[in-house]
Amino acid sequence: MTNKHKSSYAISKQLLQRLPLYLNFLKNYADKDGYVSAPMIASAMRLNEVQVRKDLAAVSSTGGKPKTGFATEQLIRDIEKFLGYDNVDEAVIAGAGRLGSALLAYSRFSEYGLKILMGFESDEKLIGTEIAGKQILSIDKLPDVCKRLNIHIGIITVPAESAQEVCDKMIAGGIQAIWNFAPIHLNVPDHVLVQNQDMAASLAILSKHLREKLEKKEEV
Amino acid sequence: MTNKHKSSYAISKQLLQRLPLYLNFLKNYADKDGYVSAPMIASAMRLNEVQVRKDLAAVSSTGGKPKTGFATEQLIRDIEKFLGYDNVDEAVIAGAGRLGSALLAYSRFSEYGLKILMGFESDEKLIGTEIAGKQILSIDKLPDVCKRLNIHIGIITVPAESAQEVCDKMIAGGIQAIWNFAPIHLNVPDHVLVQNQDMAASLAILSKHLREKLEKKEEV
DNA sequence: CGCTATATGATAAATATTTCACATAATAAT
DNA sequence: ATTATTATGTGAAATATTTATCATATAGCG
Repeated sequence: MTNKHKSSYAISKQLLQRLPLYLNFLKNYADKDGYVSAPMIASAMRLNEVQVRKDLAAVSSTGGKPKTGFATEQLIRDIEKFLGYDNVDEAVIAGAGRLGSALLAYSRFSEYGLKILMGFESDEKLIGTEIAGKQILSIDKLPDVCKRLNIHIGIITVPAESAQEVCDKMIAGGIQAIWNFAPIHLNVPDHVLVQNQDMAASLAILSKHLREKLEKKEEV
Repeated sequence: MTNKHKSSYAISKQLLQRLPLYLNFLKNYADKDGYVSAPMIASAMRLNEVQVRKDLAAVSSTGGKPKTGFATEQLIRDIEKFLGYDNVDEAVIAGAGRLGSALLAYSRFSEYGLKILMGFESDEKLIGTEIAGKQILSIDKLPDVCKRLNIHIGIITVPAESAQEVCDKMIAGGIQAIWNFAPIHLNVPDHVLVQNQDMAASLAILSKHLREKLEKKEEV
């Protein structure tokens, strides 16, 4: 057995980012005779074969069989378990604009063990309404509600101007991890985790990569 | 001068991901007397001081002044230039559901040198309508339109089931880079760049980090 | 039943990225 | 002016991550 002390190993961030991709691939892997091999996955996903093998070794509970590979279904379960998709985590959203609504309505979160319970807004017209069956409450209630329900994940989809203010409210409510869509740097105490998700920046990175690739082509 | 051969240096992906964060920070940096220093940024953003210094050195056209730092406005311009926010790139979206609409309406893309021209849909009810002033056309027209307008960035916000099909249409239309929100692995030829953006997975990663942190706290 | 092809798992090498440590430059205060 | 302080920039060390190599195992086939 390879992974006795799994939890004490440091899991690299990159691995963590690859695992969902494996999961997507495996779930849509059609010609499954029940097994997949690392070289197989590697070539389909254009990754290094050894890397895939190591990644799988890090999460697989059973290991693979030489010449055969890994049992697909088991592997999917192992990755899901590893990523904690079996624990349900509860989250709230601040900001019920277009992006906030999209996230509130995004049903796939549940597959990942995540449940967005409700939204918070400052816009009077939205308070009291429902989006995708989820209540929209006044932003002022955020700290109390989070505290009472013991929610520790917050999603910020408000405009940059009010993001810090909302962030402070979340922290007051005991939120421990924030997924921040506002294009602004948030100041938080040490114990709070922030993951930034600036959409515009992500797209910009893509276009930057593209431009580089085109330039390289010209050079040759 | 430090960066004579800037363009021939390999820019690390991590740097590319940090630059937009610097930009956000700098743009909202209030008590600007006109200058910022690397140690300053580092402590505010909780990064290593040397890393910030190296990052800035890689993009700054003028360099910094000892004891003073970098001219804030110039630095902002340098980062924007470096990221290509001055070149306008055009893109299209396939899928005008909630997420697609949110992106179509997201005005900040323009600040990043990105322009989303229109959306494509298969849903008859949406075809012919406008979202945020942008036309929604039939998905069947995608290849032609892209080819004719010479657009090379495509954004996929359709359900996983139809993502590959849409992807193929984009490739047929000469799209070179794809920003994929569908939770599925896309098969593309070598020359096409795919950046995956599985929202659910991103949030899952956040919650995984959080759980690890909580576990570590328990161990101690 | 042995041979071949292919996959795993592990150790080692190569890369990439981050951090440290120090030499140098410029500001501000005595 | 001289000195203390603080920032830059850079080469070297330390880490982290990816890739290469190889020994071992097993399924399938003659």
